[in-house]
Amino acid sequence: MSPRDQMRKGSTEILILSLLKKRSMYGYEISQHLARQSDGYFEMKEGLLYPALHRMQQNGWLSSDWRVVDGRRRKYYSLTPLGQKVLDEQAAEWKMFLEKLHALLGGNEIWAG
Amino acid sequence: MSPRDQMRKGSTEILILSLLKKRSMYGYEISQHLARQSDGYFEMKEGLLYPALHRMQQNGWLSSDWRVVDGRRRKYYSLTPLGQKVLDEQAAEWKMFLEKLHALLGGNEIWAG
DNA sequence: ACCTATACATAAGTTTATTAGGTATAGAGG
DNA sequence: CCTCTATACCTAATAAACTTATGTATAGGT
Repeated sequence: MSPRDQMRKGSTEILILSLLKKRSMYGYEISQHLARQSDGYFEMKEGLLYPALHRMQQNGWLSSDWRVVDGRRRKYYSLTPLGQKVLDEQAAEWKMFLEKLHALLGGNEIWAG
Repeated sequence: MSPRDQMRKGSTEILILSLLKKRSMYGYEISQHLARQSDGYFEMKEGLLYPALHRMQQNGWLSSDWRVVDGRRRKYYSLTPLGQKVLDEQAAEWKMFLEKLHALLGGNEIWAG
């Protein structure tokens, strides 16, 4: 329904990586978790989430294993050591980005308050 | 050369709008200003900048006028009242986004320091 | 028997960004 | 005069990410 704001594009990977740092999760769980924890703000559609998970696994950032829990078949994803490293890098990049953005736009009263 | 980080992708419009809030600028000036003020961090390529300016003018966020300064022909862009409004909205959305992101990921020591 | 929630997945289309060009002029240095 | 660099605009082809719209399957409730 409501299209993602432009800025939310680009946050997909770090959101997934960050959640998986805490514990292994499966796709549906990730999307529910994101939506609930952010009061519906982060709604990651399946058409974005699943391809992203596949891509990240392809990159070697994630590993996956099928489990059956409560009679339900789920594909759990976990961070690989490389995924850990990528998370740290992406977090550093986010920090840099926010600093640079703030330095540039900080003069605008927009960012006050 | 160096590809933009994923996260920098959604910042195009607010960067342009914020610069133009202070004063009218022309395309080349915007790109130089961004690069210099951020120590080369924000390098907005012409292939992104000019179509963005055209799109934003099409949307009614910007107006433009040609001027000749120092014997050089330049197309100056200015914020329209609608552009002002859009800037305020986008700034509010950015604030919300950063709050939500921080709330979700803040538990990770990644964001500390 | 039907409906909803859970759970995975992909294909088609849109938007945005990158790459790689093209045109034109001013000014500096040979 | 010629060439090179910086200035200054622009667009077309490609790539990447996101949205929308489906499709499949099963568990559990009514």
